[in-house]
Amino acid sequence: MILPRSFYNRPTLIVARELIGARLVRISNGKKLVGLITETEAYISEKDLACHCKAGRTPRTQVMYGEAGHAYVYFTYGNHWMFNIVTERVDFPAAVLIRAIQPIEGVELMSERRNGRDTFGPGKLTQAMGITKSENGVDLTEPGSSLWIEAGVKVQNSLVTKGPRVGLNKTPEPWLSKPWRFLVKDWKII
DNA sequence: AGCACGATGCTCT
DNA sequence: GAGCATCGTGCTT
Repeated sequence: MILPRSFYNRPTLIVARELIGARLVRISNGKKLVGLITETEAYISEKDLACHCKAGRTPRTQVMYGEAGHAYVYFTYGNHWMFNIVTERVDFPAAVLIRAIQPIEGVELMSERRNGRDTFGPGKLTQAMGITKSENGVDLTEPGSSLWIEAGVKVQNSLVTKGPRVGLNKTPEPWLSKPWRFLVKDWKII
């Protein structure tokens, strides 16, 4: 089942938690690539100084102000594409960053794209799945597209770790320490 | 197995 | 012009 817009149009922390174990599906070069989501982070509103939307509406952040269930893809560090999913109502900017997947289908192609290296990392999974700027803004709830998310494995709370978000460096408190990162303790279990 | 750093280019001030 | 929601390499322990 493709996750409907109503799934994403909810509080971002709920969405980030419930995306753990969901199936990220990508059609790339005519092949189907599937990975179970094992790590996410929530970025919530202009008040969150770790969120890009702290700068308000800009050409880059505009997608986050739009309808839930669309992709927010951006480029960073000169090398890497980051894949996020817009959450909450229109005009409330927020998104969930997908930080890691466990490949379960199309493993060979993903491994080849990664030169045999792993897919645990936000820049790594986009490279493995061929997600770039052209996916920015696409509707992930639209049937027949090349990128969507399906209901997957239910992961119980005891297997999910919460902690501070990664790589924020100079972000001031309290945002630096907000436990808005979710990850599976041992992905081999799912 | 852990830390330090350079690569690399887009976004916003 | 500075900073950046990272990654891989190469060096140290």
